[in-house]
Amino acid sequence: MLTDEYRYKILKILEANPEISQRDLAKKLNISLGRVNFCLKALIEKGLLKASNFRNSQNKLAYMYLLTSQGLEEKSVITARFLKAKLQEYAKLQAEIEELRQDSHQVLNNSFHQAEIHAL
Amino acid sequence: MLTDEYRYKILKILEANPEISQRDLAKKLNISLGRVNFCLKALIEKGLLKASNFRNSQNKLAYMYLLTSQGLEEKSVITARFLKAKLQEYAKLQAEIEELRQDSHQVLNNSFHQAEIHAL
DNA sequence: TTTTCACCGTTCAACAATTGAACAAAGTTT
DNA sequence: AAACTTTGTTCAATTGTTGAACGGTGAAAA
Repeated sequence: MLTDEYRYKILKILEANPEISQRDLAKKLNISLGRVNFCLKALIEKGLLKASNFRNSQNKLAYMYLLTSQGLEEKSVITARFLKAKLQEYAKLQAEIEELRQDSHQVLNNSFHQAEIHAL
Repeated sequence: MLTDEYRYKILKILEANPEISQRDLAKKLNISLGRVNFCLKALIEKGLLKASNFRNSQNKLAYMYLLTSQGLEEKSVITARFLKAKLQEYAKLQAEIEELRQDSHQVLNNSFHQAEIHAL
């Protein structure tokens, strides 16, 4: 599955470092090689990336994943959309944490209550 | 899979409302019936919950999922652990959002830059 | 009484997502 | 020439999840 999270992360990494291998990309993203391969193909398919050959420092043939102009445009759209989602997540998390805080206080109060009862 | 998230949520809901059905619990948690069933069995297996029969308002036989004393103890442990994880998530999200903000600014700067070039 | 209906927990075949070992290709090293 | 390294690709296997279907049980309707 190719989510905005990986669209964003992959385009960002490749923009800064187009000659990264799929294996290193997988490590950086903490996902499997197979999934990286799937995501890259999808991004190429959609015209956001282009794979081209180049000679690396050891004069070895390797791929280079370059953002197309459409890729650059889309990256900003995806980034904005992803940021919006993250902000919503953030607000939700704030509420959840507040709720959890109240729950753990309640637990403490319960313990206290039981201690009181126990003391009778 | 039974994660802390669902351990916490299920124990919390059942403590307040032990006579809820697995279907309603599934709706409340936005997960499937099968998964709820799996989670409940796991919690019962671990001794945190106990299923007992009771007669509901329509005098119909139904289950009641009660927290055992071990379940009450564990709930506070799980809540604390889950809260801690949420706080970490929160901090990470803050950093991510900051990074995203910078990225989208960079994009704006790039657009501006290109606009400048275009104007030449 | 018998039938129908509604709701319960349980099961499990089917689906979806992900993994990573295995492979072929290409260049380098021994 | 053979062995080794690093690349992208493939796909069988694993994992996680779903929800339709089933049998059980009591209430309501026929």
